[in-house]
Amino acid sequence: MQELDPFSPAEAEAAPLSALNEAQLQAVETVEGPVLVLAGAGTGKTRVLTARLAHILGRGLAYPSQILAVTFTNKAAREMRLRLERMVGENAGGLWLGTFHAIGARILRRHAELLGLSSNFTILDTDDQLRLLKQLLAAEKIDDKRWPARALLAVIQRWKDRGLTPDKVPVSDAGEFASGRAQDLYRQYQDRLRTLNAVDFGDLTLHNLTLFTTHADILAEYQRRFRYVLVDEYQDTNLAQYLWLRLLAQQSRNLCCVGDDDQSIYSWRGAEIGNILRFEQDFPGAAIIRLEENYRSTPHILAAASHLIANNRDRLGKTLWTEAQEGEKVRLRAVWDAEAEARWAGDEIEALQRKGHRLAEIAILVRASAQTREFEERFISLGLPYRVIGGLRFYERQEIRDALAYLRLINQPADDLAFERIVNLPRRGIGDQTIQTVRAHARDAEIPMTHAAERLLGTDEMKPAARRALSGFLKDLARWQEAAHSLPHAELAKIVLDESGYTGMWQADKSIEAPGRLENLKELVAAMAEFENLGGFLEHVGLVMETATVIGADMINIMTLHAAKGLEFETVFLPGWEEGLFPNQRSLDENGLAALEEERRLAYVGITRARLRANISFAANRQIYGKWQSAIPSRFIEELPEEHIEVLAEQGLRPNPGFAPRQHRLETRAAPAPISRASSSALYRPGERVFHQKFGQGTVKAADDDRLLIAFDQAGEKKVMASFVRKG
DNA sequence: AGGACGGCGTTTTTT
DNA sequence: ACGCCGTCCT
Repeated sequence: MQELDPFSPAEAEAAPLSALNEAQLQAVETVEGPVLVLAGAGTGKTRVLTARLAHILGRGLAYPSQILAVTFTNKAAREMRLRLERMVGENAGGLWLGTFHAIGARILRRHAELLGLSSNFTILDTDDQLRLLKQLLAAEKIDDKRWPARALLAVIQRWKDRGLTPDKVPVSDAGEFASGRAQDLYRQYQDRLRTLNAVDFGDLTLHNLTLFTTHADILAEYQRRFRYVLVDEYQDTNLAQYLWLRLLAQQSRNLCCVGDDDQSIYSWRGAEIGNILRFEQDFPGAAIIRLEENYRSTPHILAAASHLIANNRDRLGKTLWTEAQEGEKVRLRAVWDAEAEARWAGDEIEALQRKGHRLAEIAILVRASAQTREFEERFISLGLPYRVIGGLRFYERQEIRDALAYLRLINQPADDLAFERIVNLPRRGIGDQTIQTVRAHARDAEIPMTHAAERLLGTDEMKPAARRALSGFLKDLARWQEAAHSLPHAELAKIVLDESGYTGMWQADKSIEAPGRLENLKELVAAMAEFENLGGFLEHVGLVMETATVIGADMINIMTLHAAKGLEFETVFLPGWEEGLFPNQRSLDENGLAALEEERRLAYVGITRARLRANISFAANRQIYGKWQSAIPSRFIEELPEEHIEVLAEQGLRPNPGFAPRQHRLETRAAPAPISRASSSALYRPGERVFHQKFGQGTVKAADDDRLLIAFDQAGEKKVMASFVRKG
């Protein structure tokens, strides 16, 4: 993802230590022993992190190569390196700074052979993982309708997140999938990965753990090397990463973790908020430093966020404060439905635009990506430029993955997943029969499919036509592999795509997407030039899954709350604060109170993205999976502090009885008009039978004064005015 | 080998 | 409501 944040702290750059506040200074200077820096939203975390690194280097406490700094995202790593270089110049060179996965891969490549891999191993993505698991399920004759590969992958990933290799899976966990076959499938999966000379994301940490626990000398080497270990976003670490950090820092004890328990929103990906909550117990004698002065938001915004998050039980607790001007209250708006919600946002944004505000300083932060559509439609009709952040990433596109499969196969001939992907793409007469024969032989002989295919050519296993086709492909492949030694890799890629007929396939394609795909392929080749060699490029692709979005354009930003973490905007819209959607019902069903607290943290993240203006809204009716439902306001709305909230009235909105109970409570706090006028004059009530001239008989689903939502027996659901229907 | 059709799942997705 | 995927049919 690109820099969205125009205020992105260039101003703090070569800041001397004197420019830091007291807590920040303490976080920078407490370099010996375990330290937990609880960095609230907008409290200058990155600045502290870089200042701390600069401090360690400046005082000569360690060489760059003796420092390990780990982040979660490439973006964070990049930003930290950039700012560090601005502070200490080239001196930052040898620093081990990168994502957990990148550092894990780096260590793993140095010792690959100890784990049964060779150092050019492939890093698989989810797509590859699923294909592999599907093959295993098929081989085991497990019905993948009943036991989907996705579910198995989730089970395996959870184990990996907890640092569990197949032999360590506890008995209590074993029954998880297909009557207790998950553990065995996990073992098979790991074996297959090894044969493919491949690892998945989880392995990057898991293999490190295995390496360290089985080779004391190697662990000792890294323990000696890393005198200072620094971790960003500690609240997002999983158990395996925690164990990894603990091993690495055991010797020096100089482990500094920076994070915010109130912004832990990735438990569903294995993040353990417990890691940060337990820090003091895990690392006795740890210094806990709280960064509480906020440099981003107004007091009203901070008060709203703080009041809300105070409802969480599992938190370490901190109170954000600011010296900033009071500013505007957080605004709360009730609307009829998602369309009205988008209309409101559109109107507000146009008003801001007229006052000269930049659109890039405005964000719509939704709970679920399905919510974006309504806003997109509205902005299109208003002619407001916008961008949706997230969604399909460059390296996930079909044509890119196909092209990469060619390159992977050239780089690493044991990559059967790549082989299977492109062996008959474009079509070259190598059908399912042939592929199955090759696969079967590869399994039996425990050799890669390319080798198996090679061998089969000398037999009568295949029909002449298939043999000819396969032989042709293998000759091409061998030629490309040869060329890889002499040609620059970008040039190689171009040649491979042309000679394989892959480019031609899309040129011949008449569909509307084809030109875009060709464009993407060109972009891919161009991107390769920036890397030293093919291996380096593939490593990047494997580890950097982010989108390179255009910077600079003045557009409204639409994204999920998750995607908004770490960003900030002048004005933020937070739509869809309704029970079921936010907090999300599914999440609650699965994880109860823990999930509710995580949803609340998500709300906290949302509010704290705003510098000057936060606009919260909820709709009385919303379509869920194509069905209209009446909604009640989110419980989070009641958790907002009345004195910092301005409740806006929606002209003519009458909530239906569905949300009456909560309206009342809202009313006792702050709500005026739209809500309190509620019960007086509803002509029709949900459940009532009505007749419409054009649509016929129907049942009222929701009523807002004279606006009705009716499920007609014949015509389906329509929104109509009460004056057009009569009782009956 | 490509299109039509039915069934399913549809919160979030840093690497 | 809608899109994706797998299967089946031509």
